[in-house]
Amino acid sequence: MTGNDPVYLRVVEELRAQIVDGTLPPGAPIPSRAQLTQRFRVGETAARHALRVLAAEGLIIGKVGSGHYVREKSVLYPLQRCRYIDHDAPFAADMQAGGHRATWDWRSDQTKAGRDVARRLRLDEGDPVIRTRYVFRTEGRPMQLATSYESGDLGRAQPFPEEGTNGRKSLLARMSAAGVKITDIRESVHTRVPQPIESDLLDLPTGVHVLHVERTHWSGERPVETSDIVVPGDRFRLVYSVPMGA
Amino acid sequence: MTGNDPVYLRVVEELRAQIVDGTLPPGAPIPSRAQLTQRFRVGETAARHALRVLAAEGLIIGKVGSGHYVREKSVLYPLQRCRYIDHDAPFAADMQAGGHRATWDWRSDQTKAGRDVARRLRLDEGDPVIRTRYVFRTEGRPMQLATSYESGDLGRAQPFPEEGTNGRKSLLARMSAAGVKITDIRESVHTRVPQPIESDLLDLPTGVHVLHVERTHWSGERPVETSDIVVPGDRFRLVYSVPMGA
DNA sequence: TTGGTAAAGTTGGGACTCCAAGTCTTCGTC
DNA sequence: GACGAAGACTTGGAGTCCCAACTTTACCAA
Repeated sequence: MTGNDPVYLRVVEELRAQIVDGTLPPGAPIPSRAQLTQRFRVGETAARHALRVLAAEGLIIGKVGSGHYVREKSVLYPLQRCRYIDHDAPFAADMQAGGHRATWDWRSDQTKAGRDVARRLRLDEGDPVIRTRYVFRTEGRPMQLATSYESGDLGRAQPFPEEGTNGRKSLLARMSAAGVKITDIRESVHTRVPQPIESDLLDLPTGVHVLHVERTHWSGERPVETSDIVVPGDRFRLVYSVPMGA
Repeated sequence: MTGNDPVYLRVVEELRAQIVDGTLPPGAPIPSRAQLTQRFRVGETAARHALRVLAAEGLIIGKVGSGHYVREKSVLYPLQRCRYIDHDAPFAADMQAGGHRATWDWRSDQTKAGRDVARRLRLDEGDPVIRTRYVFRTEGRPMQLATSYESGDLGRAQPFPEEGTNGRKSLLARMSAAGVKITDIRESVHTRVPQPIESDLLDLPTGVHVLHVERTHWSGERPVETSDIVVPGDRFRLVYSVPMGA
């Protein structure tokens, strides 16, 4: 059982163990391809494959011309760099960067609802919707992509107004101005491989997945806005906090 | 810019486009290595690498001896196969499989709090905690791993009792029996590469990440239970739904 | 028609090799 | 001492071959 599994796994497992237990601390150089072939008595293919697997796992990072290095912990787990929820007002605050400079960019346009958006907003395919695409940056680095859809009949024409830095507050303001009261927010979270555009915009290294949040604001039985929020899976934690009201 | 990027990317991009636009529908066979080398005039390495990338992205699946096939949509997005939250009682119900047979297995023991658990339960490292490890299965397939920690001083000795199939209900029962009222639940969600044990227990194909949920039950200002919940990232959606109480 | 076998095709692991582009270090020159 | 070029080393892309294990298909015999 242990004797006949692939040889590259032996290399992966030994290196991984050393990284996890701290023998190889963050920043430490990993033996090069040439060194691995000697040390483990394997071919270059196996050594190379082992390094690729560890890189895909996010444990090491390869610098061409220099070598592979153990990834810094801070990159792996920058805990709560961005809180998703505010304790006092659950689900009320949008993403806020924890103490870092943050900027939003967005662009609104009108388009037709696709199948997915139509389902989520209870519209028919092809109905007009207002689409707003956001890019959220902290320290200049893109950190979050969001695309928001509102059904086109909700009486709102002006481009994004007041409260420029907070998409949600301005949404709530517009909604209440239109007489719509948000009663309920539903989110669905899953993880997947980034699409090429996303890994481009978010500047993702290979092997990093994204968290995809589908958030829908409801007014009674009617969905009024839905958005797709995409963040790098290794740099973010979504934090939910909900009081258990009796 | 487009002329000198890796040739394997050409293969990846063409196949990915055909999969996304439906030219290659779910279940359709992907050209084999040999065919790809001919069609794209590339070496075996490039063809093989392209297939590996697409497999890692979850778009295709390789069957040894047979070929690569476009993955079924249902496998990619089995939407709400498992709801995480019940609409009537937000954060009250634990995972419920949507109409599928589901079983829990668990084992409790007493251990010492590690650094992470100590921080989350506001204990000191080394303090006694009760650890319960769960494996959740639907249709026989393991679908969720959970490890729950309660501080050891919460007056509970008997092995798991009543309400066997629902870890959370039994927790609440025990808690209320001990006079502890849960006021608040906080969760933190991120995604990462599965640890070897996890990919083993959850039977994960390579390239699939996991969603890691850290859930803590609070009683006022005091955390009383914390758990790590690990689910396959490609088969699950966590669904949160919270009414916006005035 | 059915059963079984053989051949052809496919994946996944592995070994070598070559090369371009980048980094690091060393050493000699100014 | 400062500077710069050369050489050694490293990664990542790419090609070729080989092999074991497995699936699919085709064909032949009962």
